[in-house]
Amino acid sequence: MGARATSRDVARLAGVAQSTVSYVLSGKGSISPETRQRVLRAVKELGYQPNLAARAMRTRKTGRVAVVMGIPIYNPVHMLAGAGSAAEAAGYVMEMHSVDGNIQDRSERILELAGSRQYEGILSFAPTLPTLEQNAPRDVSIVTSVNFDDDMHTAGELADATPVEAFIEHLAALGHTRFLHVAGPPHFASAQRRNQVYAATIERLGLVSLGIVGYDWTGEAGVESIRALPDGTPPLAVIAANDLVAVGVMRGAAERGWSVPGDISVTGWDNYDVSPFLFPSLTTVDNDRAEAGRRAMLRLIAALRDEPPPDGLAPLNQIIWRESTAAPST
Amino acid sequence: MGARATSRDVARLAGVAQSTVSYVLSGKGSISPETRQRVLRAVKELGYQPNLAARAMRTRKTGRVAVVMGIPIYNPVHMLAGAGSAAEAAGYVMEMHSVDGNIQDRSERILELAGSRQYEGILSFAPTLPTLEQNAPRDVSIVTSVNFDDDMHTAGELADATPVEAFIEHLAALGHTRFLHVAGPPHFASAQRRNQVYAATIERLGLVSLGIVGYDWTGEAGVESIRALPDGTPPLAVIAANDLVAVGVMRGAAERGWSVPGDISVTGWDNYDVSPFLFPSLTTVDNDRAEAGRRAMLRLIAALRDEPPPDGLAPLNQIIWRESTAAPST
DNA sequence: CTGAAAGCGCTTACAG
DNA sequence: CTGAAAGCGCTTACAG
Repeated sequence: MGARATSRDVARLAGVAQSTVSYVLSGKGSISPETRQRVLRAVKELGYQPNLAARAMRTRKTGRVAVVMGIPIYNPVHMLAGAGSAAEAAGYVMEMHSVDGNIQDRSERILELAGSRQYEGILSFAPTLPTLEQNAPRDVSIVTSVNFDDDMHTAGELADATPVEAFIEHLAALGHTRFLHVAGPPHFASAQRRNQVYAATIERLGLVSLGIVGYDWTGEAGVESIRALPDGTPPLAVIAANDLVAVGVMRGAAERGWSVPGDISVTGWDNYDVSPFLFPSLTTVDNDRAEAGRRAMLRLIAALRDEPPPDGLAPLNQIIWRESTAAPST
Repeated sequence: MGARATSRDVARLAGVAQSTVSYVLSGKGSISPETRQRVLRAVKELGYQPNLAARAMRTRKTGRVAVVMGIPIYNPVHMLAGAGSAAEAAGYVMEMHSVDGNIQDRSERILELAGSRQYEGILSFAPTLPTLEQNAPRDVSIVTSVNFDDDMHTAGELADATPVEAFIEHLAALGHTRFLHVAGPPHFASAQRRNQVYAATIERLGLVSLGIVGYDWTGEAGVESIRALPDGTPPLAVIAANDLVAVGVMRGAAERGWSVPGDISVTGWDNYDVSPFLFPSLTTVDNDRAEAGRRAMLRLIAALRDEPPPDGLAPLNQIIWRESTAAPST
């Protein structure tokens, strides 16, 4: 493939002015059907594709948005794919940036990206400083979507954490009275909300909470939280922050000779691909990550267009009951 | 923040020609130290950042590379981050595209991306058609890196699959004589190589293989491969394609009342974040995904610069022995 | 309905 | 050592 065809080449071949080509392609202006046909034929014949850099320069719109990822909690590829296809559908190209470090670092990096003017908007899938948006250039939109759950926030207050309530209600109906919550890091809004819902539901149903512990999205947090329990604690139901934590809880139980679900019921979150195959398989919350990514991107796109954010969306979370939850054995 | 400063604004403030600003910034031409100082001061004062679209148009270099992901096997974020930072270090911006569908679809999409001329190079982390590179525009480099393991291929023949050999040797030394390989899909070069190394090592050591089965990277493949075994099969050692398959194998064993590692030893691949917390914890292969991503990107960058690909790199795979492997109990 | 022309913000020969 | 000028490939008033 030699030199690439330009709109000028197309115009020459079609026997029209170069501006006519532009009008045909943009659908603006008023071009006669015959001229339009000739131009389109020439476009096809030359395999013409417009030079986006030139267009960007002229229109002062880059047509690009950036997505910023922090340390990943769980496989975000589906989320990225969802965000990417939403961006594409809206006529944007999506670029991904991975940013290590803490909130401060990440926020600075986002500001840098905003300053580069390569992007019309930036979507962050990791927590950012609350002051971020004020410091950004006014013509760059920044939307922070801490994680999947936070998208839910836009769909309705606390919709996100309702599975925690459902978990507890169901387990209580099975006969559980004693609960433990191994929570996620508090600077994740989703973790905080689950935490709140946990406490509120325990209180509302008059159940016993053995505590809220962990505050980390790791397997260690799960193991340690069980190791720290006094002998003879079971029966017990553990609401774990996610499936990784839940696996740690199950291991902690096994180490102490406590059976799951006989002695301890365990719930996770995220429906890891291994979770259906664990023994016992893990009760968890499945979330439609692709849709969550799509919605986050739609939120950014709405901001770019000065439209109100999409609202009234159906929840993306669905509880999947599996073998790790059952009535207490005694 | 109002209108953005251009090089012309900088020139005006510094009292020089606009071209001088360009020379100072590019380091080309010969500019006196005083003039350079004045320009740099003006740059800083105005917060000037060059318009990349304009530069791209003028230089006919976009400074962009694309990464294409297929259906993810396991969390590729670290790999993407590694690739991204390598790209950045080489002066490129990396863009990510997720592509669903089969090899055919993916290859077409890559060709489309190449045709868009938005990218100087494209790196695919999923299998592509062998004919792909011939059909691509000659000025766009395309590098396919099926997955982490394939990067190893560039680092030395079969370096990738050597852990399979090490697994088998170690297990044989522990007293295992009967093996089963639950393999990955054959169109993944990495799966194919492990398969070959498995067969060759079994043969070389005079061991017994109960078969090569599965050919899928799923938990079901693991469960089914154990369900299909005749009663009384153990003791046995299973080399699973990855940790997800291995978890399926462990579940299959549990369903049949076979203990791990007493009756069946199991090895995985990828060191999932849950793997250290399984009960028993899973012996597996840890790979430095960030480095693998970096190397894949370096391969693309070398291709862009018409340099030979980097060579002689240390292996990225490391076996982690855990509880799922032991001497057969009888 | 169509064309000639300006200009987006750069880089880079070229002339001085 | 520095500046005036052309041109990358588009879009969009503007004139006809």
